[in-house]
Amino acid sequence: MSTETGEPPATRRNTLSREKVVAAAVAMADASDGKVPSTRKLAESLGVQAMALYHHFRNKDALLDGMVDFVFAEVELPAADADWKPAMRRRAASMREALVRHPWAIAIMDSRANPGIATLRHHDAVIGCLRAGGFTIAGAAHSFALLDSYVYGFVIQELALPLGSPEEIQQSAESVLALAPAEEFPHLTEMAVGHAMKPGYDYGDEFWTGLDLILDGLEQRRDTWR
Amino acid sequence: MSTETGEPPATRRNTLSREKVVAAAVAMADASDGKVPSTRKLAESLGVQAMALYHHFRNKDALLDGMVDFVFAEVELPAADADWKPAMRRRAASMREALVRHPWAIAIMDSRANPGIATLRHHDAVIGCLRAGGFTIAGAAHSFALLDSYVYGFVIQELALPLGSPEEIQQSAESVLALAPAEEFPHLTEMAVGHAMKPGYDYGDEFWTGLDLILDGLEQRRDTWR
DNA sequence: GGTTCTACCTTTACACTGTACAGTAAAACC
DNA sequence: GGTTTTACTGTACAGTGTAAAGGTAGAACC
Repeated sequence: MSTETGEPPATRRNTLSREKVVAAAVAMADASDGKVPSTRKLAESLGVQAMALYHHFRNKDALLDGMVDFVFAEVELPAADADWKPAMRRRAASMREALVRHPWAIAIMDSRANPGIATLRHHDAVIGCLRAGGFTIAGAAHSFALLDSYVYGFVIQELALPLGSPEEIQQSAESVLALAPAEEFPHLTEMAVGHAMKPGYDYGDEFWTGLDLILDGLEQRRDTWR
Repeated sequence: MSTETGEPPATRRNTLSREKVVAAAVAMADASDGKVPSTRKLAESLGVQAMALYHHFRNKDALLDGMVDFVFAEVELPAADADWKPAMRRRAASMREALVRHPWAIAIMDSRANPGIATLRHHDAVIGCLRAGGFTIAGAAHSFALLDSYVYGFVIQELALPLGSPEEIQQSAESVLALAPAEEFPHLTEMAVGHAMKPGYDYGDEFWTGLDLILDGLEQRRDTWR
């Protein structure tokens, strides 16, 4: 009680910290393309034994909580006095970018019920921007749920797509179509051949179509939500 | 080549099959509330050694593919001649129900690039219904991407919520608010206290608000998409 | 400056995971 | 009836998260 606690001593050489561990875990997960590192691999990259991590995290789930919060910290916050519609558009785009940049994050999020500070700050800013934009509490809740659902769901689908060179994509599309005879799945075939496999098509572009539809809908309903 | 292959022999007592294994895995995952069973536990429940599974699946990922397809098989298909708007509404609701009934499915889906037959059949029916409803190919692609993103994303958020009795929910909300002082997160506090924690509030109801907004938006744009 | 304390890290161990590899018994086929 | 195939068992191994206990260097106190 004599001095401030909670601060790391910072005198000992090479001391670990929650932040350093999370940052290293994020870096490794990004590098290994979507797989969260094991405790041993992570510890090794920090020059430490595996069990050392457990002095900073109750268990691995706590580490994952920290990693999710790290991602939220990268998302651009909407200013409270900004025009709500472009602000929400930018924020959704920024959220999508962060989730695509860290493809492991979405898979981890659905089991995490302990939001971190960056997550709370992010939610607060979004709600604040909507409230300042004229939405009622209920309206802001509707909007937030809808926008976030869309972004999360879009990223899930985007990440599930076969990634790689155009040839690889072409090949994977063909292998699916081979399993799916055109007679049995006529509409799927039509869309694949006549639309999605056309040169220049990019599923990522669908993001803006859906987002703008949602934003227009929110604008239309803003003043009807009590 | 002399007889039909692909059929199980069915003469040997207690013979396994892809379908039986998948059904058992789904049942166990549902029972253990969200955790996919290990190969050993699954094998034990089938009265067999763990390695026996590998005669029916190349590896565990193939099993997961099968489980996802099992879930898709439970989703109500839209009839091709149905009115597209109520049909899409019912299909989205049915999809959500299936994903909530099998909470492990969403977490598994994002890494699965090998759709099964039920999945393809489902996609084909949805696209077919939209096309019959007057959407262009591009319009159907927009609609499909948007609706699916919404359903997936909504379910992710729904499942991440603390589940349990009202008291447990109340307690978990309070623990979050304790971490988040009202001065620092005013809008979050306002929404939690003045909206989400009010008796009778159910996050699940937000599903319909967002879904109807999207469906109305699709209707408005249907004839503008080329 | 010496003692005590304690925050941080190591060591060892255990139960559990997916799966490679080799073996075996029964069924299917000629 | 002998050969081949199919469906399964047994054993083994590298890797996982983490409990328990032990060690040690620096901080705190006198």
